[in-house]
Amino acid sequence: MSQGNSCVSVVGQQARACTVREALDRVGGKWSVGILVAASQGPVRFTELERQVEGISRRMLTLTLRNLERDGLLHRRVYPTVPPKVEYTATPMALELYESLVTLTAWAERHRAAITEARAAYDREHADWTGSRAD
Amino acid sequence: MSQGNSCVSVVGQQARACTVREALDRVGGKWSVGILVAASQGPVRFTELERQVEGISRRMLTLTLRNLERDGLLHRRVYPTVPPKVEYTATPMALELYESLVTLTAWAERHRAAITEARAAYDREHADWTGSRAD
DNA sequence: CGGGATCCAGTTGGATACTG
DNA sequence: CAGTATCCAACTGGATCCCG
Repeated sequence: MSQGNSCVSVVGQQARACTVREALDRVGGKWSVGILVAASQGPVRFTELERQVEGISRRMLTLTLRNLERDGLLHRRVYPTVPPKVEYTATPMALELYESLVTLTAWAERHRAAITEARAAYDREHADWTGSRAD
Repeated sequence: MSQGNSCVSVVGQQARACTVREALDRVGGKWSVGILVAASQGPVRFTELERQVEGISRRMLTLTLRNLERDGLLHRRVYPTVPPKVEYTATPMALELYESLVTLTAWAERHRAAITEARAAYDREHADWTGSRAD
């Protein structure tokens, strides 16, 4: 969510990293993907999102929605009824982004086990024994 | 960097979002990608990283390295010399991840202009005029 | 119903000093 | 050289109240 991207004045290989960050800064947020996924299925209302994206607070939902809207990933449609009705829809650009994420999803699935094991191994090794052996 | 991933007990479409998050949680950090990119070129030392990943602090470099190592994305090799020498190398899994990120990079490049414009438009519209027109 | 405003706790992350 | 430890500022995010 932080927009302070210092991709300027970066040279060489790190320039690649910056471009990646541009994308990550938009979906890196804890809730962005969840919202995007929900909105990709079709227009979705505020309260629906609140239910579908489990664990999100009202505040974060609003904030994330605003950011996604600002970046042109969501379109917000307000029906001037009472009580009010607001629908969020994923833009074509967002759908493309979603498609791009499947590669990442595939990677995560492919290596899920390996990562879990790597962590276990690391934690085993670095078990932080302050007691180094009491004879 | 936060490991508190609540991918459990989530149903339906949101399960997809969770898998994506698994991947994002590993590269979502502000510095992960920068380090990964640098390490993908071959073994790289601590101080080299500190220079190549511009703007990173010593603390964050250490922390991010530890996380990447723990997830099995980096291999850490220590040479018992004096002064000490430590080399970080991207694992095959990390290289695959890097490959997966190019899709995202492509997306970012493709829509960079559109996003910038979307933001400008949004900011223009929500310029927070408390003064609604003084005719 | 769909949010905005506010308050506050927890976390992130930079700067710096110290160590083997 | 390659970290670790500490302090502190900024940001994140939940809870709550209010409003159209």
